[in-house]
Amino acid sequence: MKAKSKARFEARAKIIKAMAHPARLMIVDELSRRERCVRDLTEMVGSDVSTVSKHLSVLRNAGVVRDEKRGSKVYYILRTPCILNFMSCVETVIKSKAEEQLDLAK
Amino acid sequence: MKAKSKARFEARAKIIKAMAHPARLMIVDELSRRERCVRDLTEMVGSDVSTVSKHLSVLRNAGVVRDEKRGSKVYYILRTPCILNFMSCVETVIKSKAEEQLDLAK
DNA sequence: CTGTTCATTGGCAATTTAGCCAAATGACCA
DNA sequence: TGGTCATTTGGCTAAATTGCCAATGAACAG
Repeated sequence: MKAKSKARFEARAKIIKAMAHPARLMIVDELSRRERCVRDLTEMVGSDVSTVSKHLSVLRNAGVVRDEKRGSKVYYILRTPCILNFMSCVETVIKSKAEEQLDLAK
Repeated sequence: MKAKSKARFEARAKIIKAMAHPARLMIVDELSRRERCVRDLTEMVGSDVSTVSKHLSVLRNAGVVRDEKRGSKVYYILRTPCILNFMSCVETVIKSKAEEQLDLAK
């Protein structure tokens, strides 16, 4: 039982880890609006193409996005849009933390 | 504008990063049921106390949990229970990935 | 006061991650 | 065929993360 639940937490951590980077969050956010090719995402993120390509492979391996090749371009697509629900809670944490800071400052 | 949104993704990533570890997910999960002292959590996680203490400080710095000292013990409390909504989506990603694997195996 | 429990911190070695450049591959155009 | 654009991969270094042990400090029982 214990091993099983440990494995489950590891599986979850793997996915969350895939999201735990500003550039990758930016990518996920953009893909939530429309699919995008690597070129577009690279321009948006502002790093080297190779860096962005690696970020995308992290997201793909985690199952967060999938890719679709069309002609010479590769389009990336958000696989599970519920990922965005994530964000509203993360914002709550940020806000709650900000309030704490405020209290401390009093 | 761009810098502002970049800062926002960085803030979000910081919180998500704090969750991106199996032991810390286990802790958050446990704290969602009841507050716990370090001793209890250490036993549950099965690492050294010092390791667990550091995990807790990561979660505290991110604003995910808060601590409350009572006598010689320190209790940890989940600050924003919505964190758990996270998990249902993460499970969706896991399931969707499993289905993909299944398709590939055909 | 002394010994014990609870918890945090410093330090260290091993592992992982990030991001750049250069090279390789594939599609497409002229 | 040659050239160019789009993307991925290998290699490398710098930085961050993990987890253990040892040392420290606070609370408390006797």
